[in-house]
Amino acid sequence: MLSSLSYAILALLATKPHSGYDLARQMRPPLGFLWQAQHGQIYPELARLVRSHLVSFETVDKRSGPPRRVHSITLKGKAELASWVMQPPQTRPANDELVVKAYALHRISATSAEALLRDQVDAHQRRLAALEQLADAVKTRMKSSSRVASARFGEYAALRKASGAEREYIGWCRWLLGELPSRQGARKPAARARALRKP
Amino acid sequence: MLSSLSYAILALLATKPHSGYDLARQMRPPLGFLWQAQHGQIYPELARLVRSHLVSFETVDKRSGPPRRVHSITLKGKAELASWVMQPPQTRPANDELVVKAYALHRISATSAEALLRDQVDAHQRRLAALEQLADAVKTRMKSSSRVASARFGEYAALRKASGAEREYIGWCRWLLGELPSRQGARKPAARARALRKP
DNA sequence: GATACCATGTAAGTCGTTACATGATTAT
DNA sequence: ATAATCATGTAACGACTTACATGGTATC
Repeated sequence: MLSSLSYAILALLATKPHSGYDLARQMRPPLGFLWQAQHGQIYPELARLVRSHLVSFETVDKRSGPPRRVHSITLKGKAELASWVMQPPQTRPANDELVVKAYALHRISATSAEALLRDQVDAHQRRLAALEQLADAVKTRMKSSSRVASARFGEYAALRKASGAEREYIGWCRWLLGELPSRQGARKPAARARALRKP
Repeated sequence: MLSSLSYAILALLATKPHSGYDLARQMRPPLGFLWQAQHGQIYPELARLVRSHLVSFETVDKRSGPPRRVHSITLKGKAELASWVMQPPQTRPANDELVVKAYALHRISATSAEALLRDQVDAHQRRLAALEQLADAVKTRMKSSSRVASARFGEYAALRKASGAEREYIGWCRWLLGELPSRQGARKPAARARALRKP
């Protein structure tokens, strides 16, 4: 049995050959939108795929640095990928630390809570902006040639999922900020807090 | 240094004492909305927390089955929890198998793809319904006594996050279904697919 | 000269799942 | 009787992270 990471690798190799380093770059957190992994996990997994004959590789000399190993998916690999895609996915727990922090948010001051949440909004807005930029680029390339539309479309779908999740995350943080006991000068007083102020 | 699970346990124990089994039940996938974990991970982690004096326990004889170990958070545990809540959270990769499947969706038939996505919509709608039911129950209890509002509110916030994520997920699946090459009798043919058919 | 990136790998350790193990109780 | 739930734990394994290790190239 293969790991989920293996299939993510196969999915990427199915579009075009990649070196291990290329894969690691595309999967680098926090901007890997298809799958996130470190090179320390990717190289051994690639080696396993080669041993299983799902992936082959060619050593290409770049005469600058070490020779690159360009990996391609095999026919067997494509078949394995397609058969996996049809199976129902394993869903893994979200287990988001911020949710636990929100659960216990009343244990810290409103000032600290606000700082925590504002930082999160900022960070995720940056990620969202990056994802939307990528999505726009893919959308453009998708339109220019309808022949590869289906191949590019998967990339676009993955990006759309990632962007949607970020928007949802930011929305939730903002809602929480609104629910916080409001302080002097707060821009967005909560409806609940406002109701309490006029007795 | 403590694991994220430790803090999830501390957050739950901070509301009221729980047995290991109680914790495992609340964290049971796929309905654990705060944090998901199995008892095989929870029991050893609880023991670690006891050894660190962040949690204490009492053995309660139920004269039916084995004695229950009811765990409570200590003062030290509360302090540790509060100081952790203030720190910025570690964000972990989503790494959703279905996103990889979507990426390679053109490798299977539209019929298979539709079945895959419809199953996902169904499963996540069931989870969403369960979460919304829980959220309603918590909201009611929250209103009845404003004194414990802050403690109950964390639970509500966590549920809201989980529901939002499910709604987003379902929305994305439905969008994908709409983008699929439409078959005879399809209710919602994709705009893009239609556009491609007239050159 | 220091830092960052290209490019590959391995090792140690933690996180998390699944299965093993036990034994009483309740429901069908 | 058979299965499910209560209730606790441990063991083996796999997933994943972080650090170690190497060495060339480019940029400041």
